[in-house]
Amino acid sequence: MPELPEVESARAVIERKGLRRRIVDVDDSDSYVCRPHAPGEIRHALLGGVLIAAMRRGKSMWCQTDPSSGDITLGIHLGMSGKIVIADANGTEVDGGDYWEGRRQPGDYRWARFTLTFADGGRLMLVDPRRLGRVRLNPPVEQLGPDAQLITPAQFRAVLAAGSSAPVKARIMDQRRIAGIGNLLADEILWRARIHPARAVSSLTAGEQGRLLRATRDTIRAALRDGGVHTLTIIPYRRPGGTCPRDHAPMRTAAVDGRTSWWCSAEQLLVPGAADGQHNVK
DNA sequence: ACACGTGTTATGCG
DNA sequence: TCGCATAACACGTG
Repeated sequence: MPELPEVESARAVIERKGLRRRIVDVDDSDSYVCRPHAPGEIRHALLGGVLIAAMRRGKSMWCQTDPSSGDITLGIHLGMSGKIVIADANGTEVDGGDYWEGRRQPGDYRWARFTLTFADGGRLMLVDPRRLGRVRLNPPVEQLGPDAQLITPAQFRAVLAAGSSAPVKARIMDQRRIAGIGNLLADEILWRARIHPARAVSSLTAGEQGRLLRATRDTIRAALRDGGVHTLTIIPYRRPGGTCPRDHAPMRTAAVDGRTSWWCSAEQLLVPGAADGQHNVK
């Protein structure tokens, strides 16, 4: 489910199948997903218009509308379980992106929380069982940090600016500082960089910072190429009894930044040089 | 039955 | 005001 690679896939769905089509109906009646708008507000803003571009920064997407709609953007966030789906007039699912999504079958729209209907009867839907996704007008995307896929070395150094005792995992998941990294990407990035998730940002050496940037880039590139975060190397080993696919040491787990975290007990040490045995065995 | 969770945000504290 | 930790949000899944 959605981290940067999945959101990019969803953005591409909109770009392929959702642009330049006249919007003749809008279902924005789910007031939780469409908060803080009142039901009908988004509908009123979009009715009769068309989407002309689909943009993304981190895990946030937004669509530009034609100028006659008044420079409005339609923001979509997938939350924990959201997915963008395009159906044709018959209800057949035409495009839902190319990443793994669990058991939901194409054509199952039971959890459609927001729908645009186009003039030809086709539909663009946000399908989201848990309803933690969001749809809103003019989202404040400028509050996000640079996109994790495009971040420059100088920008990445700023993300790791000294003087913080925060865990490095919390820092790279802070969307205001760098946008797009979620729990699974973070675990894979830190595993590739051989850095313990709870290490304080201020304790990282220059060498570790360099490894972190490289791992961030390599991880995101691989996930985009291979079909989402579920294709990452360590995913099958994030389980009780899992062993590190590099050195076969036991994988360790604990909550870091309030999120379930997994790391290699031999290569990712909290205290340099010390064995990890006393820490965080769940 | 009940705990868990791949995301965000309000709230409280120093 | 800032950084950080925690709970809450909604609901399907194991």
